[in-house]
Amino acid sequence: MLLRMLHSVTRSQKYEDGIKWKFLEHKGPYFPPEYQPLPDNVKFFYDGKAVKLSLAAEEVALFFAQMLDHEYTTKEVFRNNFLKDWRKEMTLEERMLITDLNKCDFGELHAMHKQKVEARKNLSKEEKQINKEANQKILEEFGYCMLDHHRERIGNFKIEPPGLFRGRGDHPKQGMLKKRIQPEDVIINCSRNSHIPEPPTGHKWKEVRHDNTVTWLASWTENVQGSCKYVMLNANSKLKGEKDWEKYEVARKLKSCVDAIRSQYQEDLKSKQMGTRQRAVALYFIDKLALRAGNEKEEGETADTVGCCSLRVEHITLHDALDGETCVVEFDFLGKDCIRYYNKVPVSKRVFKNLKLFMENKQEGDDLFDRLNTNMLNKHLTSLMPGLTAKVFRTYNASITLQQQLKGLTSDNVAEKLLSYNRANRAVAVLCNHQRAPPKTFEQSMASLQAKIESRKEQLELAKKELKLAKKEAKGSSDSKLLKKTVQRCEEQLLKMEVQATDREENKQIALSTSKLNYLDPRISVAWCKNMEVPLDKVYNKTLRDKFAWAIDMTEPDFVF
DNA sequence: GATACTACTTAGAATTATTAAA
DNA sequence: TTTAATAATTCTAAGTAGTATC
Repeated sequence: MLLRMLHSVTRSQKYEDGIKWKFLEHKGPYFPPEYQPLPDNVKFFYDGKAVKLSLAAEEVALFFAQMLDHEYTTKEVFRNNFLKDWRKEMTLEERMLITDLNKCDFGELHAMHKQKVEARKNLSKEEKQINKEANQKILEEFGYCMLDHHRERIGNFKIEPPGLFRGRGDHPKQGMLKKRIQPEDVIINCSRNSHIPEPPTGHKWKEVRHDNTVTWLASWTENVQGSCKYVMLNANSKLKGEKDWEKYEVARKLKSCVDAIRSQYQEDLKSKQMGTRQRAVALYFIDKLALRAGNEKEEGETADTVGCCSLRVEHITLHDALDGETCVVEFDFLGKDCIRYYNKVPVSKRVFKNLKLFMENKQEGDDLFDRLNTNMLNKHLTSLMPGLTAKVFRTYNASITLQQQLKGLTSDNVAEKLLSYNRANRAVAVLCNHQRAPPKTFEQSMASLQAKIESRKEQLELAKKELKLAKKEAKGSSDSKLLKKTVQRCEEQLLKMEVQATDREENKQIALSTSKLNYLDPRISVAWCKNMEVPLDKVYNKTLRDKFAWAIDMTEPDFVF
């Protein structure tokens, strides 16, 4: 694998163009269990009266009941969408009766669900072991496929169970019913000469095809957004690994021509063509601020989020002067997953002047870059460097930032080294705007760590005093030697905890995992660990070590991104 | 060149497993 | 041994970007 990779620096395909495999065999996806009807003693009430629902309506009612503790169920849009879709599952009679969600009492259903969760938690060790083994068996049977003589782990071999759609942010479709997928909805993709997967008894597949220009094993169309879902390989598979490696090689190639590209867009800021100037400013944002490309989206189908090319005039505010700086652009918009991007950035006079011009005679709702879209931008980028698209800048800037931040760090303590690594990782996460909701128990866990630090400090003081005393009495006695060790151990533990506290505080709202998993060339981290004599598993968990096996194999300590 | 469709990567939340503390 | 905290893993939504179709 390594040799083949080295031989084809940017094209890892071992087959002719577009062919992804020669042989693919699998068991098909695993379907979730059938709906289990409610026991007779658990009742749904409408307008104070018990109502026995039909099976289909009951199942959907339970989806809602299970979510009652969630904020979603308080939202107007969610409730309306739910009621509308729920009524579609009802019998005529039920539909006549149930018209107002506020008159629905899901209390007993909700209680039953909570009880079930609790019961599962309280299962005995043996029972849990039995469940575990059963899951293992399912994984063994459905979780793997044969792809070109290799047994590969499948990423998502389980069909998504039915439920209520949970969009992010203000999603217009939140609360809609996500329907149960039947084998009749599923397309199977595999080799003609493989053992074709059997559909569950009494069912047929929608289609069995043999398309080796794609990597998916099965697909179905999801009913809420009408988009396609795929069963694909796990990240640790050869196919995914090669693609990942290729991604980082393209980003490294950008490193060698980024200076030229930057000069070019600086030059383009002066262009007579409005379109060219817009492209230049957009590229400047993408490069400097690591913004996403920003494809257009269908209005009203999803939450209102934007990326670079889809920014609207209301998303930026121009300040001739702000906080002692001139030409400041204030960004405030919702990006992917409705994560807010807020930033105040001083820019060059030329960029600023262009932005003012782009905003002229426009009103709220108008595109900032009205002469530009992601397609045009990427066409331009690909002409500057093969394989270059907007998202490569994120990969490049993330990885180069990590490498720079890690340079010249010195410490002999592993905990301190790890803090430095996490800080470098954090710089990248900030750049890419990878945020998370602060953990629910954050304040509490911070306080308990602080308390531990205090008690350890006291312990250390005490140990120090005792040592002093012991030294006075008899130099070099076994007693004082022992105490010396205690003091040392205390100091180490204290340092470790203090470092941990700093790390955690700084990490409150920042998610490190996304950049680690998707943006940072793993060879930088592997080489750093080797150079700094930090065990790799301090930085990468099992999943990451698996995913980045290719990098762990090939990286020498002198690797430079 | 608009736009619909397809295939794939990237994303944070939710769930589950593991470890540490009580 | 039990419980609570933390870490790992799973889940699936939401992006990017290429191609097909008009």
